[in-house]
Amino acid sequence: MPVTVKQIAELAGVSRGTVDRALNGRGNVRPEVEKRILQIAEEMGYTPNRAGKALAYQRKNLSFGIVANAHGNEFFDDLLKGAQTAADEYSDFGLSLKIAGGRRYDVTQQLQQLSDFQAAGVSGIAISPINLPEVERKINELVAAGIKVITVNSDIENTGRLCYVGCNYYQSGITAGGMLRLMRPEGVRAGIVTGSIRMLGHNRRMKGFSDAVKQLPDSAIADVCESLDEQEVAYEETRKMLMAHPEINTLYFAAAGAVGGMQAAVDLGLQGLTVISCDDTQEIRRLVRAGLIQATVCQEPFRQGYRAVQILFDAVVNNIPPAEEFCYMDNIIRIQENL
Amino acid sequence: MPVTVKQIAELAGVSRGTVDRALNGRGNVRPEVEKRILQIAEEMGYTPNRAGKALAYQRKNLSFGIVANAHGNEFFDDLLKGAQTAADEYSDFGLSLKIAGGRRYDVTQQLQQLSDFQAAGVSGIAISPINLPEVERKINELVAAGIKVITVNSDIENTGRLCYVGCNYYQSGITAGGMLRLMRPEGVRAGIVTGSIRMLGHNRRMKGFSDAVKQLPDSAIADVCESLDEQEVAYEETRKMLMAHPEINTLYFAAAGAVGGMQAAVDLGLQGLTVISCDDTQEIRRLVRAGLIQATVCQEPFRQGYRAVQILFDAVVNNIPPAEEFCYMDNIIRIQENL
DNA sequence: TTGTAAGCGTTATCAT
DNA sequence: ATGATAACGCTTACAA
Repeated sequence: MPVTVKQIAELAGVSRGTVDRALNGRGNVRPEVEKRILQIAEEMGYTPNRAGKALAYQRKNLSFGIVANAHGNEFFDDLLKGAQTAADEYSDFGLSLKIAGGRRYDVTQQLQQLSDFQAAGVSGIAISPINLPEVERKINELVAAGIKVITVNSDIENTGRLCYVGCNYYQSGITAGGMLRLMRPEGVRAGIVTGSIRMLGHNRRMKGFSDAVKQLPDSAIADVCESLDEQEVAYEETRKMLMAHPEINTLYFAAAGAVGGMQAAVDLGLQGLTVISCDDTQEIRRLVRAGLIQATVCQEPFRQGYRAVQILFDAVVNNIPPAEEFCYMDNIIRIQENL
Repeated sequence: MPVTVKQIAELAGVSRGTVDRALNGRGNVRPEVEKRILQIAEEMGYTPNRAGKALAYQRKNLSFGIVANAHGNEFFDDLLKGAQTAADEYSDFGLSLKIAGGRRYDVTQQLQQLSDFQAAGVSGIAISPINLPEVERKINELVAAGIKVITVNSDIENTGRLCYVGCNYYQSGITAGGMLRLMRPEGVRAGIVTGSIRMLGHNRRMKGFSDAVKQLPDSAIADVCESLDEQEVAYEETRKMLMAHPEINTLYFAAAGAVGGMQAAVDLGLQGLTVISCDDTQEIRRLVRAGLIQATVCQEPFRQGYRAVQILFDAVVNNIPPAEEFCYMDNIIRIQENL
């Protein structure tokens, strides 16, 4: 049978209130008493009962905020669904999840959302941060105010964020390269379509991909272009790249843009291209089913949101910090047959 | 704010006890009162509070049993780890998990274990059943006695088991074939090493694989042999098969046996074989790293155990039956780069 | 500094 | 058939 506060209290010859104060460092306990209580708890292997805690927490107003600036984006919708699912599993603690969506890459908006969350009294925040000093500072301000912050999907340095939950971008690129190792043994001439060279994640993917391709016999990166996550731009840039490099036999989409890019390839009448993309949005699925994309490397957006809330909860409610600073999702290879 | 029994009681003008009886069909409630209570609960969208329930459940002696006859088997160890993890997450309900391991394919043992669980008063059982009529009957007996039963990893027909949680074997085979579509465009001559033709799962995998290979241009299944899940047998049978069919350019391991089988291929000095296996045990990982296996299709054993316990819990405690009769795990493709 | 008691939501027992 | 009450483990406001 698990140990309870009551039992510890009896053994220590004090009241449950005192035990509670000692165990949770609320102060107002004589040091020697505190020491004794902690020791007993330790010896008996005390772990708080989740249900008791939950019931007591209902009178607080526990809430987390999540900042994912990309409304309507299928990827972030999945991530938010995961976060909401986890939050629902803690509903007996009275936990509510506040969601901040809105335009992407809008720093003013993001800073405002963070301030709003703080004003609303959230205890934890998960954010997909814009990688700028202002955001860095704001996050540190929140952390200093006692709010637990973690990053999801994108990371940001020099902050007191507890951990990063998201894609292992480098390995994602490596994995894409690995598929080419298996599919293009005669050698790879790769064209890369990235999102933006200003995006850390995209760059890490490219680095992983390049490193992997360099290992392959008779292989090289032919060229790189940017889609800026827009299909029209992807179309034009991919078209230019393919025309300038007729030796390209492989395309790697390190971000959004596969729809536009593949349209360019089709319009140019190119056959036999090997194409690897990232993620599995509806549009990507369609291209995989159509046989235009051979494989796509996915990053479990649902689980990212789910884990983010779980980790916040453990940190805030159970005072258990994340096991690792980088909580990476699996890089899932999907082909037509297991889409 | 969520609705509570207390609120419903006030609205219905009865006591909490009566509401409890009505909501949980415990009888001894005047039909008209019961109807009124149920209606109010429905209207207000009542869902029981998990924490309250947990606290109350602590006085019962809730337990589940899991029958996975394969002690020391890495795959089943992962599955059990998943089951235990889920059970721990319900520890505030006082849930304990009883594990029955032991020898594989021993019907007498399995029947005994089921009886023992019943005698011990478990409310739910997850079992990886031996596919025989005796087991079928025993399961139906347990179900008739009010015990919720689900199957994990292997299924059995004609029983009242709530659902099956495990690998989608057919799709696993299809996915393996899909990898060949990408890796062997010039045509496949496949040798299949299955476990036993008496194992349903292995057969489904083979069927999926064959169906996929038949779709490929200039491709065929050259031969099939059985490893009986033993490396020595796998060595001999694979060796015979490879010698009898020099045209084989591809091996598919639909079950255990890759270590022995690949040793045979190495000893025969065969080069350039494309090899696909299932699962990711240590030994498989080693072979993938060594470049002898190009890809392995995995079935998330941890999650199988985890989901199994979750589903049992929902059925037993929340009276929520599984959403689907077949709860399939993902078929995860692993190659050297994302192992 | 420490103890007491009430409260969170559900369930079970006992009395009516 | 129904109501009252206590119990589960934890937190906290208040009293001592």
